[in-house]
Amino acid sequence: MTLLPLADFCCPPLLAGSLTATEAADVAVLFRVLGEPARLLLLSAIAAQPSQEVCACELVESLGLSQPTVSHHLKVMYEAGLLAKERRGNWIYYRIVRERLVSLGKVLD
Amino acid sequence: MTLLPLADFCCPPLLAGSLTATEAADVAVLFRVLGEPARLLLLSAIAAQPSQEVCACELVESLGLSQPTVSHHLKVMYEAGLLAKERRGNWIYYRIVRERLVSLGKVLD
DNA sequence: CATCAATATCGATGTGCGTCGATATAACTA
DNA sequence: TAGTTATATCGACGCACATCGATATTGATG
Repeated sequence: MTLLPLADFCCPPLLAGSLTATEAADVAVLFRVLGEPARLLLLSAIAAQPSQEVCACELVESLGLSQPTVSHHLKVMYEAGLLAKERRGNWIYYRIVRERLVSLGKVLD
Repeated sequence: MTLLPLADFCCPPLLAGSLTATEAADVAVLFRVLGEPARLLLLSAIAAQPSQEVCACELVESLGLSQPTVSHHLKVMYEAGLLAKERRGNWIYYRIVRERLVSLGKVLD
């Protein structure tokens, strides 16, 4: 469970034409995480909340996916550094790590 | 071989929290295309050229991949609207469709 | 037309992973 | 401790796809 450290994630823009094989592998991991409709919908559902965080149980209900599948996707995004989670009682609340998304977006500029 | 029309590709930012299932599917296709180290390196190699375009044969030599594999990746990116190609004699030159990359990047802002 | 070089397609193989039901773990409550 | 709910993990299945060698196609040139 090695997280990509946020501070270290900083690759040159793709259009700069100086990507190394290692950087390409790191960036590709993140793009592949986003290359799944279910995960994009989960991110959007979290962002749609005024509190900017959502209990996992609500996410299970909103999408048409089973609880294990939602849990799996949340874990993938958490380990990719795209989500943060916090336990409060029985519930676990997820929120988006915006800086992570934004820094990935800069690769495309 | 249905290209996503460039003019129609315009999804709300992920953080706006209003993504539909259809939009999620469309965006996910593009992210998945970018979720491959070989393809990112191909894009970077093209961007690295002063002329901003590269003959496919050069790309075969630069990466450690077979000619069919490189041809496959170029086709995937072409059909995703990320690359444009032009035949000149025996050679086919590929260039990056920058607007496509940039508009995808805006989804992450 | 025949030949050569560049590119694309085909068929096969192996792997990654999305999905689920079943089950385990964790936390609260009585 | 027992019971209930929320979440995570496990094992299995099926499909998508990256990769390659072999082959077809395309265009230029004698």
